[in-house]
Amino acid sequence: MKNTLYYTEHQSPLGQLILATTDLGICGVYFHDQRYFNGTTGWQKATHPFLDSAAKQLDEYFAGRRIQFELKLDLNVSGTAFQQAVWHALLTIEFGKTSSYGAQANHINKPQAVRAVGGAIGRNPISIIVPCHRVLGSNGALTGFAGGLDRKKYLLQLEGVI
Amino acid sequence: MKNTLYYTEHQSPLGQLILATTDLGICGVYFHDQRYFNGTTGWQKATHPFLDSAAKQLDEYFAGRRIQFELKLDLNVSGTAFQQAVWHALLTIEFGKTSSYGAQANHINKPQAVRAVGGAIGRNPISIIVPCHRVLGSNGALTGFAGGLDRKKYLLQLEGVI
DNA sequence: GTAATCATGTCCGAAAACGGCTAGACAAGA
DNA sequence: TCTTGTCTAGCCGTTTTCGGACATGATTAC
Repeated sequence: MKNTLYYTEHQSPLGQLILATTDLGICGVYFHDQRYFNGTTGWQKATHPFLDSAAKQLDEYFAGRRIQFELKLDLNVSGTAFQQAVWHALLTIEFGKTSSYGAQANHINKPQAVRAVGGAIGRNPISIIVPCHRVLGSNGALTGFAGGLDRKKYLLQLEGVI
Repeated sequence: MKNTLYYTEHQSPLGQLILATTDLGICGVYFHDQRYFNGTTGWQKATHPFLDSAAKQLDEYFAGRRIQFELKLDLNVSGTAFQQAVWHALLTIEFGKTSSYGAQANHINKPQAVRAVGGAIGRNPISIIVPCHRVLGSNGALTGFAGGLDRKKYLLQLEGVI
């Protein structure tokens, strides 16, 4: 019924990343020590074309040679319908731009569910590629990041926002 | 990870039964209208050697020509460790004999968990074959049955107990 | 300004309710 | 006495319910 999950580890300037994929597309990019990450139990450590592409594009991104990812994603592996809607909405924020939790709430037609949106963004399974780091408080404050605020700041600096 | 579940429907003197199996053994015998039965969603309607055997032996049982089932069972498909222990203990009650909830509680070394045992017995997934109908109150009263007390009485009469 | 209030989906822990029970105390009848 | 029946309090795993805590922000009230 469910597709097998393949994963690999990959080094980055922000520490070790865990990349995960199904046969449909990338389904996970986690900082090894981040919040809400439950480890790889039940997953299969293996090579996979999608994992190779992701690793390569992440390297380019960190080297400043890529401002957009061209990867198949599989966002339906985990999460409720609401969370998946939030995650999809994140994909519309471009490199170098930022958004706010309220704006993202409007984007999914639930302008009042601002806090819920915050919670969902925190559980984004595909860090960096699904750019949850581009969401700031309505006053521009760095409010939170499952991988730690330092990493969030680093990513925004890399994108020239801050 | 999880084995597929195959099922079929089968007529009996007590109404339609749903028989279910994995490749390890029979994992379900339900009265179509019984309590705690959640339907067959996610299961696969198919023929299977185990299902054939079960159907045949149930026919013989209802015809009075069988007092013991010879089937592979898979009791690990659902239920907590506690419940599975209770279900296993039921298998030691022979045709024509009865037991009490207290006796069954002793059997699993939890003499005080009498009520909990009652709850677990009520959720026995394999009616008739795992003989939960042979358990009576300590005073001999027919206390309850997920398929209805009438069916419990019928089965005990069939076994010559009452 | 600044503080209090309220709206929202999900997760997690604690607490309470709910059973296919039973031994024991007591009363009522034979 | 002995039997029978009705109550009570305690037992324990599971399920359900409930209350906060969150990566917020617009609106009110001083």
